[in-house]
Amino acid sequence: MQSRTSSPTGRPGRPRSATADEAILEATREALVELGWSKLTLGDVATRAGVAKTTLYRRWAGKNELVVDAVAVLFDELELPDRGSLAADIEGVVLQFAAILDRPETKTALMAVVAESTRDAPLRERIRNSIVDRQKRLVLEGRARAERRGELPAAPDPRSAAATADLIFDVAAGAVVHRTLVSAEPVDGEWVRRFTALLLGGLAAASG
Amino acid sequence: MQSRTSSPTGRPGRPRSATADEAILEATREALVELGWSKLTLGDVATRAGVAKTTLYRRWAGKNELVVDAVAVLFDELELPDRGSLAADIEGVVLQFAAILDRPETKTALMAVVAESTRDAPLRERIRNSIVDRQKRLVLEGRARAERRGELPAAPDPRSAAATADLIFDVAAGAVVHRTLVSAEPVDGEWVRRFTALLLGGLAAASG
Amino acid sequence: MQSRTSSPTGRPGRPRSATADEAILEATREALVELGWSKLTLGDVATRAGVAKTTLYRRWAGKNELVVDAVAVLFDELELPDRGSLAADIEGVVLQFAAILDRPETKTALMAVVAESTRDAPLRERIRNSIVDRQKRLVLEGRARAERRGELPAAPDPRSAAATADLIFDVAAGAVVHRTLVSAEPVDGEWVRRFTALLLGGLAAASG
Amino acid sequence: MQSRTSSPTGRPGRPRSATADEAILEATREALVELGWSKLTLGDVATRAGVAKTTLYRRWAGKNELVVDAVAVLFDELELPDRGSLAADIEGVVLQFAAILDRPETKTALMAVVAESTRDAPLRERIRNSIVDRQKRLVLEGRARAERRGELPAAPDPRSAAATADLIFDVAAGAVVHRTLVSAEPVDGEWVRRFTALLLGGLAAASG
DNA sequence: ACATAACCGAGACGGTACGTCCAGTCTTCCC
DNA sequence: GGGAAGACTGGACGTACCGTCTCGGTTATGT
Repeated sequence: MQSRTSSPTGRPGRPRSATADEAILEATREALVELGWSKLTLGDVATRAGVAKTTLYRRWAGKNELVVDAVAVLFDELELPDRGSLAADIEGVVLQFAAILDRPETKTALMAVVAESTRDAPLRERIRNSIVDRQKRLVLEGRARAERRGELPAAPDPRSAAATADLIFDVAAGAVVHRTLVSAEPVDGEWVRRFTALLLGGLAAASG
Repeated sequence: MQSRTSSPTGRPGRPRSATADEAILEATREALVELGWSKLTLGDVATRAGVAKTTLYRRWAGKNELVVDAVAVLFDELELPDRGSLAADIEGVVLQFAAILDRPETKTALMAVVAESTRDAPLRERIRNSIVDRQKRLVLEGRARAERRGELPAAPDPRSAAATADLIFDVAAGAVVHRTLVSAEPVDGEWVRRFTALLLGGLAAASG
Repeated sequence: MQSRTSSPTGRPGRPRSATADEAILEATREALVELGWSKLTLGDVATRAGVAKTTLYRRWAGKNELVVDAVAVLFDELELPDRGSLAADIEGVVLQFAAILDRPETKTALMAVVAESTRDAPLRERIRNSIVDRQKRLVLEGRARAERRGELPAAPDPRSAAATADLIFDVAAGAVVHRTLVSAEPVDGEWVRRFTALLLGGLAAASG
Repeated sequence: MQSRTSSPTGRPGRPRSATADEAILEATREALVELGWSKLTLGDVATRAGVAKTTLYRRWAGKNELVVDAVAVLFDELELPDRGSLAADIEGVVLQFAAILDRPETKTALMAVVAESTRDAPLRERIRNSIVDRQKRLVLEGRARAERRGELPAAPDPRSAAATADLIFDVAAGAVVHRTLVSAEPVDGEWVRRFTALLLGGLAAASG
């Protein structure tokens, strides 16, 4: 005699359009390329996506959240192919990261949302979840692979290993971002070699 | 009966108020602390400074330029006191830099203007002149002092020395910025010691 | 082999909920009292009535039609009890009309739908059928009763009688509406006596 | 040594555009004719007037106030030319009033603002000041002229005279409005003759 | 019994206007 | 000519409703 609420979704009413989300994110990236962060307007994004402004506001709280989601997916391209040595692996992933950061849609947007996030804790959390933490895995994978190869000794204790991973992540990501956006110089092969040498030398010295 | 143009500038008419500039910049910093970058409006700054909006636009092209000038002066606090060793010097300056970056007015403004500068070359130049290059001298000074102390060998050739200085600068500034704004973790004594060890180890390995 | 249309309505499928109609009209009157015409929204009416917006639009074309129906029923209260003389009959019905017009739901709605009806012929027709013509019968009844009493001579010709009835109707209804809504003065006993005297005096003079 | 604030206007700053007001009111009347009250939007009016929306909101609180001002001027056309007799004077002014009320911009707007005014006391006051009371003078002038001609006896006491004037005003204005907008019948010569006869007969009977 | 068809609630949809805010400019009078 | 005041055009904001639609699901009739 139970009440029949056997709907698969549970929620009544018209379901949200499945295609709209991706259309909006794609339109956002397109608008970022053309207009940059500060001239991007949600009305324009809605028009490009063929969607009403209300639909957009129903799904995202504002420009910041929308842009984080639109850009986040680009960073998922990052991989860590095995290039035979720790140095080569690092150089490869740093170059990949620099290439993503050099795209106009990320270049203009990433710093802007980080700037906003200094006064907006939920946004900071969203950035961390959507972008930052997803890439930290690369550091951990690289370390694990280097240990398997015997290039690095096994981590002495987990706590110290985590702190080192965080440090490497801040150094590597920070250096590439600073070089690209602040110094406005290219992250080319030579720079990457120099940076990698510095980083590996430092790691060896620190653990030796 | 001719008009005496004894004004020091030679320009006719009332000279610009000397005090207004500093009042505006101070009002800008105050507004940055209270409102953050994105909610700061020029009208509000003008009101706080007791100045007409016209005056403000006569002296700065827009929000970006104004904020760069308002924040730049804060970075002039950076010094490089002699602490006896290269490591101590680095730790000291990194901590100073982190302290400046932790202030609400810089935290909210710096990434924002950098973000804007990705699409605005004159702004990028202004940031470089007002903020970035003033820090870079610290790297050069530190290197020179370390050479005098014998901690580092003399630069083999100028070109390579400049590239290394740039690299160190991007790594150090980038790491601190990333740690502070993206990872949102404190730049405390331990982190600075770890970072300095990494950096010096890397430098030694690279030059050895 | 013909289809049996033994249903009372003839239409197959689930019949419309009988209770919904009255719930909606009651909710409309309630919303009119609270919000007035211009802030009344159909979504709000639907919510108050515990009904989906779809249901509402299935039965009424829009706000205007709904409000006409909601208010029309209030005018059915108007009666013409025999008070012994034409003057007393007129005074009675004018007071009744004024009382209905003083209710907040009619006050805010009636002029609004009349305003809309100036650009919407079907709405004008609906108002006439639902509201206006129901009042006009009172004029005709009053005249007939006065003739039976001998207070007025029999109508000389039907065409003239109809024109006079229309005139009386416009004068009486118009005066009460104008007094109530435009002059915003009360239609009290004294005003009604003065008005009735004017009207009856005019009628006597015109027919004499 | 007094502060010199010898500006003629007294207020500092750029003065309001003198031409904008009339352009906006004219655009409002034009839009009323084309769109009617309910489809008239302030954005559209601003565009027609060649003015920014903010300018419009700076000067009027909303649609209601704007429309009252736009329409009020039309009623100032009403005059009371001397046609030789009280009856002729009344017929003349009633026809004028009906003609104004038949214009699309008044027809659609007047009832709408009256409807709104039922829930908005300041608006009611504005209507009274801008439109209603300005026309009440016609009743008083007509009475005075009729007294000079000897058609009506001098008012016995001022209080009663004022009440009679109010009554006449409500009856006349109300009847014309009702005939035009509710009954939707033309106010033609015959109707006006009948109405005037009724009114004058009633007045004579009441004062006799 | 079971299909058919109109009903129902909920709520997302594209669209339009709202009234506000700010940018950057212009116009006035004053110093 | 600089400066304070404030009105100006223009454009985006985020919200509220409109009237439509698309779901899952209900309730009648008709075979």
